[in-house]
Amino acid sequence: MTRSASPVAAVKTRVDKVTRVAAGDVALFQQVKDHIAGKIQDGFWRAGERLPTEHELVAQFGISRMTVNRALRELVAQGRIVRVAGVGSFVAEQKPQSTLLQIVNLAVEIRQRGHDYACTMLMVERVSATLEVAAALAVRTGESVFHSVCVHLEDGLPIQLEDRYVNPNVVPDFAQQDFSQQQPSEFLVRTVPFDEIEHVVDAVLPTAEQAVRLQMDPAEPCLLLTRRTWTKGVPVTLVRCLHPASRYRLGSRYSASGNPVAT
Amino acid sequence: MTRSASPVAAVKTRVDKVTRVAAGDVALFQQVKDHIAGKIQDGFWRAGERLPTEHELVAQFGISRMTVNRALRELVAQGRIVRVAGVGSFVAEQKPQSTLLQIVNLAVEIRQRGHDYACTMLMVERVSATLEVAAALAVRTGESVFHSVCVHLEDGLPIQLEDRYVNPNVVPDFAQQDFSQQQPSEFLVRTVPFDEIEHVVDAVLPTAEQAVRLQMDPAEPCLLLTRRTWTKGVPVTLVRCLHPASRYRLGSRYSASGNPVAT
DNA sequence: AACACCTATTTGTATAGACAGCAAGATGGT
DNA sequence: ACCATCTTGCTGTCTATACAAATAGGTGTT
Repeated sequence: MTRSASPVAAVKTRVDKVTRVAAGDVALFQQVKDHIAGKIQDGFWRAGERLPTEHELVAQFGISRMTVNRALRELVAQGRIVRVAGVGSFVAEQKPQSTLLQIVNLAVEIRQRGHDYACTMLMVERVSATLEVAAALAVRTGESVFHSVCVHLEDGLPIQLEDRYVNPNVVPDFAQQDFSQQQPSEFLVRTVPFDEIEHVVDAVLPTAEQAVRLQMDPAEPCLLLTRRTWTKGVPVTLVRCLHPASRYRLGSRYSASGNPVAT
Repeated sequence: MTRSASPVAAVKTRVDKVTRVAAGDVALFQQVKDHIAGKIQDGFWRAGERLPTEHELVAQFGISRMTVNRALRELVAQGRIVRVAGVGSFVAEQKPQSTLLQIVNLAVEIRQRGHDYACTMLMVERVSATLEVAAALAVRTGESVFHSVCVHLEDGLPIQLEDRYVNPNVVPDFAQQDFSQQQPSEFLVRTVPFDEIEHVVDAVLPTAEQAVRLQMDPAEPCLLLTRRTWTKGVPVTLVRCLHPASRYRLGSRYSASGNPVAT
């Protein structure tokens, strides 16, 4: 919660017509959007929590209801809030799960298939950042960062080797978590919801060590999914997910007349 | 152009208030959206072509400008039209490139990198559909379908082996095209713009034949991107794109506060 | 011919007011 | 207790109107 001033400071003269006084010349509805999105991103309003009603926002900002309505409607379109007629507006559960992959939460996906899910943590440690990691997390080379490795299993068979680096400046208590109850990714999404995400998909052969950990033939190819996330422009985490291709594939489906469709 | 009746038939009583007469109880702005999106999808309005102005739509449908404006604004958000203040509204160039991959057009991507692009057609033929192809294209097994194979080269080096099947019921003149001027995917996007797309990404090892055509080490893994597209629910094409992993990777970037960002 | 100015058209934003529809709680009768 | 009904609060949609800003084309002056 850095800036908390009203998004619509000195925006109207309120006597002689409307004459929006340049506030950097950003549209009113956009200012309202930014204000609300900011408070959600800050954690000022948590997932599921109730937002002010349109009427309250109208009173608070001194603008018309249609303008507030448009701001809220576009936040719905972005998936950041949920509205229920006759009830109110609420912060959406964290779901900016990337546009591409509706995965992110392996556990849920596997259980939806009716299979058994388990996760084995192999290590949680602090290491000094290599050049590559430092670049990805925007820290100095050699600075200490968190590093975790775990294996995700579907019906006892490994389907993902997760190798993760976390920016300690953003998530200082990463290592103190109890990862027997909650996976690293779940913890991170809950703690620092990201607002930007990047995926890169590669095909690779596993190293001997990786093949052992994934209980797979080292000659068999793997999908390597590298993901980076940011919150407010600051890198949060760099994670490399290695999947045996015979046990996993990525998919996405898109329909122009609406929203992405689950497959 | 099947249905062409006004989307707002008998929608107002126009004397006693507004009282929208149930038109299946679909919101007015939604009916306008559907109407316009339908004409674009039909090909009634082509890419780049100019749409009626808000004023004309207001007159045509007998509804208020704000309602028309909302419909058009949401079509912009969906990427189906482009609007320029002071000029007009235009059908967007085909770009529903999937939510995931902003690729689809390899040629453009390669040239943007400042590299040389080329495409070698290896075959265009009619074959009888195997079980898998028939299922994907929703035709009977054994029915004749189009099949094309080509290699895409970046600076002379193969980076994609494209193996494509096309539904002849949707694109009967596929084989008559001059693919020296225009790639199959370009032709298809121009001819039958799809409204639904599915991607599946796999990691595989190439067959000996594929390795030869891609001029690569057969022990090196490949990304296999399988894409299916539909128009109005009818399958258009099934295409398998095989990429040497050392020369190609998939990427996507997403920002919550706006639109997907090119990388 | 070059330039500055004006004007039409078109989109973008904002407002006030209205009504419908939904949901939940309060009220009242049996 | 139980049920139906009324009331209230909230979101969803639509309208009529207004002004701003961008653009393209025309006009007139130099």
